[in-house]
Amino acid sequence: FVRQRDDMVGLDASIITAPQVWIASGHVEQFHDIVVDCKECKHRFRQDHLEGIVCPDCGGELTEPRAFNSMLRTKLGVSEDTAVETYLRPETCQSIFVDFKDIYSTSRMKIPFGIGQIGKSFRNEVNPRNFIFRSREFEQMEIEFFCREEEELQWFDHWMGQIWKWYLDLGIREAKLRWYEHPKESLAHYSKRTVDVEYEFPFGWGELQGLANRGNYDLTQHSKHSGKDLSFFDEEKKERYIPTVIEPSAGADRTCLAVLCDAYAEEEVNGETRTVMRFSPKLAPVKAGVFPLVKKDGLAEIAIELEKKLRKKLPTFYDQSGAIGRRYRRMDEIGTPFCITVDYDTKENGTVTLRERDSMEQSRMPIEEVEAFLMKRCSFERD
RNA sequence: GCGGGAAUAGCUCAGUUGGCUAGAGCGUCAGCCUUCCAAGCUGAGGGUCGCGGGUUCGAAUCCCGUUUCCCGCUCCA
Repeated sequence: FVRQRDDMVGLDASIITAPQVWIASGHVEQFHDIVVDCKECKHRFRQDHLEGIVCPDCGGELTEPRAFNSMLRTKLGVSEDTAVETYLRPETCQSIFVDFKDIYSTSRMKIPFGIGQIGKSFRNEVNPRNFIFRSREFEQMEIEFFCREEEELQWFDHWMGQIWKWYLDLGIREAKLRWYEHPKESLAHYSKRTVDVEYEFPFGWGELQGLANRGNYDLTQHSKHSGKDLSFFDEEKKERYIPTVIEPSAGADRTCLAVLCDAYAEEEVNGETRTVMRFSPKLAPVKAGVFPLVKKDGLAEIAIELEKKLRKKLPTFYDQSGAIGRRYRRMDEIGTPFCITVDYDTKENGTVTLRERDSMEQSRMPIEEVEAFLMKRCSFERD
């Protein structure tokens, strides 16, 4: 598995000066359409997908065909008259396909393998709305996973499993997630299957990510239009072919929004509203608050020393302002999973109070075990 | 892009025929107090009233323009 960086591509990755790349990849078809709308039911259709002259859904009257370009166009050049027309990329995947051959040979990859890419994409959205759910500039995370055609079903299932686990690992509640299967008739002609992961946002269900079996369409098209052979020689099978592509494609901003929405909670505690962000400890921006029970009697000094030690390993926060309960609640609001309080027992027997955000329960722990405890609870484990 | 609404302190808002130095609650900061879940006391900071123009002795308030945001229709990372 290879992680590609934008700057490995031989051009500014987010500015595509060669529309051929997009034509070749089929994205011009996807992003630059001639469309007609139904005047009755408002449904929109690609002109080349229409059989008759009335709306296939309701039989209503259709509007005149209109060009619909969701790619952002600009000009690149020293002076206006010599500037060349350019497009901002509407997907991050193109640089992967363009560099496919270089990457698999220099990284000594064997099929199956994937190439990942994270970066900005830009679309001419008519209506960016719902906070960061739909914006004209967004952060996309894509993997093109190259495999043998006869194993495509197996790998598709594999990625469905990985994707589901990924969101659960981020702490998102499973009940708020669901799969959406794209019906066969609405798929692009080269796609064999597409599923989406959706999250139930406060404004309704919305797509977090797609998973598509794109067949060998992208590489085939790139090959055809560039004249460069992008086939792969499979040593095991002693056979040359263009691999099949399984494409997980996710929105980083949307994932971030889902994590925020999913974590937010208000609850009644002793007649007061407690606002708490229930982030997974792995994602919480602050891992622990460290407090002295009171400022005096040398407790503050011990707490400051502990926090100084912890902050070398983890993001922590020291606070001595206000009553202890108030400090706990402030940490709840920013989603800090643990609070460590230095009290009079600390001077007696070297233990501190550990307070957990979600249960609000307290327990005692030797002061020297705090660091290891936090490191274990707040780290990502890799498979 | 079309239709509707809104914009005043970090947040939520008040400011009702144009009229004192534009206010409140919460939050923030400082000090006091405080032995485990937003206690209390004293004080402080914080606003070009979205932006530009106009009317007027005087505009957060009236008029014109403009921008942004929100709610519906379309979008699918």
